[in-house]
Amino acid sequence: MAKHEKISEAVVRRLPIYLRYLSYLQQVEVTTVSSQQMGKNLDVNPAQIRKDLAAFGDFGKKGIGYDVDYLVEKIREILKLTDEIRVALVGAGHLGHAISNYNAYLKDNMRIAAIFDNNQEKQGKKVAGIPIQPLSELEETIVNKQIKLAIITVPAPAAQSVCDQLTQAGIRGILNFAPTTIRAGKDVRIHYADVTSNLQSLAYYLT
Amino acid sequence: MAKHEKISEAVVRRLPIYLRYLSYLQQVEVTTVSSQQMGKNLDVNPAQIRKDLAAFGDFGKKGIGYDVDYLVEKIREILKLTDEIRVALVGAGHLGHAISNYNAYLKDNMRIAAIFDNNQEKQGKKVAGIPIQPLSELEETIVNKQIKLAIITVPAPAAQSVCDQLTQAGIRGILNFAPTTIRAGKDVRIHYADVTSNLQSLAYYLT
DNA sequence: TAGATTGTTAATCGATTAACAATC
DNA sequence: TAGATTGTTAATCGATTAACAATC
Repeated sequence: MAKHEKISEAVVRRLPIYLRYLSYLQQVEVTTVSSQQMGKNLDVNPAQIRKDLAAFGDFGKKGIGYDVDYLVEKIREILKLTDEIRVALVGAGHLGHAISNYNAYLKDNMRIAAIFDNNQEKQGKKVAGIPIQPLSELEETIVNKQIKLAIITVPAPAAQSVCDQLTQAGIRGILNFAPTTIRAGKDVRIHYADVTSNLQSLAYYLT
Repeated sequence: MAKHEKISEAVVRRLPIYLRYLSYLQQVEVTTVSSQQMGKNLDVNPAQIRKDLAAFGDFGKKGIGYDVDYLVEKIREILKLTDEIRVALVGAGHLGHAISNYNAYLKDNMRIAAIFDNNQEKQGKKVAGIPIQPLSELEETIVNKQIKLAIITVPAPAAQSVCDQLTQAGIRGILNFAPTTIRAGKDVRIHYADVTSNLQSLAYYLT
């Protein structure tokens, strides 16, 4: 923030990795860390870490390293995790259930605030305490609850339509588990997390 | 294969995306496709697609484009999807269950061939027809069943230990859903798919 | 033939790494 | 002070894109 360079997607993908390690250091009550130590533990070049962080401000002390608490605070600011971010989940199948129950991102100010599914039998039922709503209520709910991000766990053929409805409702970041490419305007960020593509590219490296 | 350039990870990550689109074209009985058409649908630069494919051989016809069936076959060869690839899943929690039941990669010659979990109550029970085994049987099973890839869906604190056991058993590709960095030798490929990091980096782009 | 599209080279762009002065 | 480590510049490396001859 202190500086105004263009931040590449690669940097933004590393920041949560740094944050995770730093949170771990807080747990084990380590108060200071060097880029070298971080790099060794995360398999990232130390110069890379210093450069990534320096793009947002001078967070370290020469000769000393980084204060863990301070750096955690700063990275959380950069990633906008200071206020709670509410997330919508679309698709209450096996995967949707698993993600809803998965408590890992209840930490760090992220919370699934609404779940949608068009299967009539599911509607009204609760997952992890959150009622499943029909997609007809998607836009209103997203606006009212100030939901900012969405996770798509519907089958591939439905993914594009869901994406359209989400962006229509103002969502600007989507994590897509459906095994299909979806398209949206340039102001919408889409990350892919589908298992098939991931496994297939791993297969390439076999022998 | 026809050529012997170093293939970057970026290319290998795009090949499954191409394959998925080409499979779709097969379904709708389109027999020929140009790099332009592919690029438009997948949000990839057409020159990029041509360069990616040309690194493995001359698959296209000037003035015509690519034969869909032929290109599918070639990409499957490149990704080593011609023979069945067996996958182990470690961690039979919600997420493990969801992935096991998810049939998407039963297609394309991928199959979950074994499931491991150290929870005694789960052992012997079946998920999607596959019995849950204790981790003590991991190495033997992986060797016997010629399992080549693994998916980690255990809690973060257990992930590194599981990774060590997997690599010890000969696994060379791991898809890690646990929200932690894991380390292995350079001959082991690790892809990350954890929800938390993905959502956190999306948060950066919010206004 | 004329139009289309590949494969490939060259140009551009961006990301990573090495090196080191500044300084705690 | 001496040792350590940052922030930053310059060098390197790699990936993307534009352009076009070859050719179907």
